[in-house]
Amino acid sequence: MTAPPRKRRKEARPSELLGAALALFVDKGFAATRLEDVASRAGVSKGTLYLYYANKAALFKAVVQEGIVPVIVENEAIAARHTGSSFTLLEMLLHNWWTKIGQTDYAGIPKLIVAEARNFPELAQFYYENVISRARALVGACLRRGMASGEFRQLDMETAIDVVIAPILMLLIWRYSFGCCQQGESDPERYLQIHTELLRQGLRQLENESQV
Amino acid sequence: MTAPPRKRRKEARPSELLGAALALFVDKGFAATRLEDVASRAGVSKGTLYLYYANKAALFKAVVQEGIVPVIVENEAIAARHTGSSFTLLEMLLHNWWTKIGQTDYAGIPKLIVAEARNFPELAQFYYENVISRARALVGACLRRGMASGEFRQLDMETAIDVVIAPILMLLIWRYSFGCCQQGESDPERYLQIHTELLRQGLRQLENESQV
DNA sequence: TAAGTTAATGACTTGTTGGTCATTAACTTA
DNA sequence: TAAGTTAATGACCAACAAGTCATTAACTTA
Repeated sequence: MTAPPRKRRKEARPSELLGAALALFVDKGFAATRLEDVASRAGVSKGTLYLYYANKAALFKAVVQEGIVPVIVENEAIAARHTGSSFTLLEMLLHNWWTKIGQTDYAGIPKLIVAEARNFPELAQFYYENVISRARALVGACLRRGMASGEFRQLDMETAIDVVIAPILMLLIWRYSFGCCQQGESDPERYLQIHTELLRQGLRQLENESQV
Repeated sequence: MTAPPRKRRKEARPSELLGAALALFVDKGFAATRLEDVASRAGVSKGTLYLYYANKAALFKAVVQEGIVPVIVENEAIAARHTGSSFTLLEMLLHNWWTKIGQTDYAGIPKLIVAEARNFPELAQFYYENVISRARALVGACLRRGMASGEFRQLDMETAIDVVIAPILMLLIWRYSFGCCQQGESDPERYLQIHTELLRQGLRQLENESQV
């Protein structure tokens, strides 16, 4: 038995470790993911992982920071430079989110964080500040814009944000919990299309409606 | 140091253990709940717990069996003897669910099961068969009844069931994850009222609508 | 009240995992 | 090629928790 050769690849380790961590976090959750498994999936030993990330929480934060926060930043840029219909902006934000998060392994993070928020308040806090609050602010700004221009009807802002976000969140949560056990695999694309269509109808300012 | 007196209370143990288990499961989740804590909260030692429940999974199943399944059974009875508007029936089912589950500690179980379904497929299976599938069948029967009588419009059944159930589920999931961290405590009663009102509008068969 | 039954205990075993660190070896440079 | 640097390793430690079982003591019955 001769030990396999060690390769020194300082540059490549972080992204390989983050990729392995994402896959396992999404599959098993935060608490149930073993760092030794993350390391071996990335082709290194456990000790090496600790060379790059101080502890499990730091590893998770790095996954979010590298994978999800950039999409928020992109969306903030899209919103900042957008001119035209507010509903179109909403569609663009949703589309970008779906492409970069919903169609990748990152789609499993929302369920993870909802599942473990209570047991790891530090991570919940981090995610809330860096993802949730910024996403809500983004949707809120879009809705406020549409309400100001008369494109959308006047609604309680927090409730309206919930109405926009909740179905998407629920879709991801379900997919990563009972999704596999359930036989009737509903098409997420179609679900989203229906959701968008409902929003188009529901948000629109009707001609005969009084402005509150 | 004299040991506290042992009391022999065979009859009272199960319900006390289930109460303690519910409180801790809802607070910490399934995996993170320690059986020693359940026992001590119920005022007994860990060994005693194992006298009444074979293992952690059996304890959880008993919590669901004793606390949630009876509400499903009640609702099945309500539906069976109901005459009159299908929407009223839907309201009655929702109201009973809210009173017996939503306003009690059992409200935390849906989040727990969604959070841990993948790591404990045996529990997920149990919950799916005994709660989810029966609840969906109940809502489905109610909707089918309303569609048959012309009270509700014709909708894809699985989607319609989702539309009815998802917002309630989301409300409970959020309350038991980020609920505490979030400042703006939205009133769940008002949320449910809005939900019900949306359903009343959304499900209604309009006069000029074509029957598919 | 003595013997029998069984509810209750808690120390113990077993297995797991986050995190550490002394050692090794790949690579660099003089 | 010899000495120095540092990426990488994996044995190890400490903490924790599920589940077991020999022992204890509360209660019952003859």
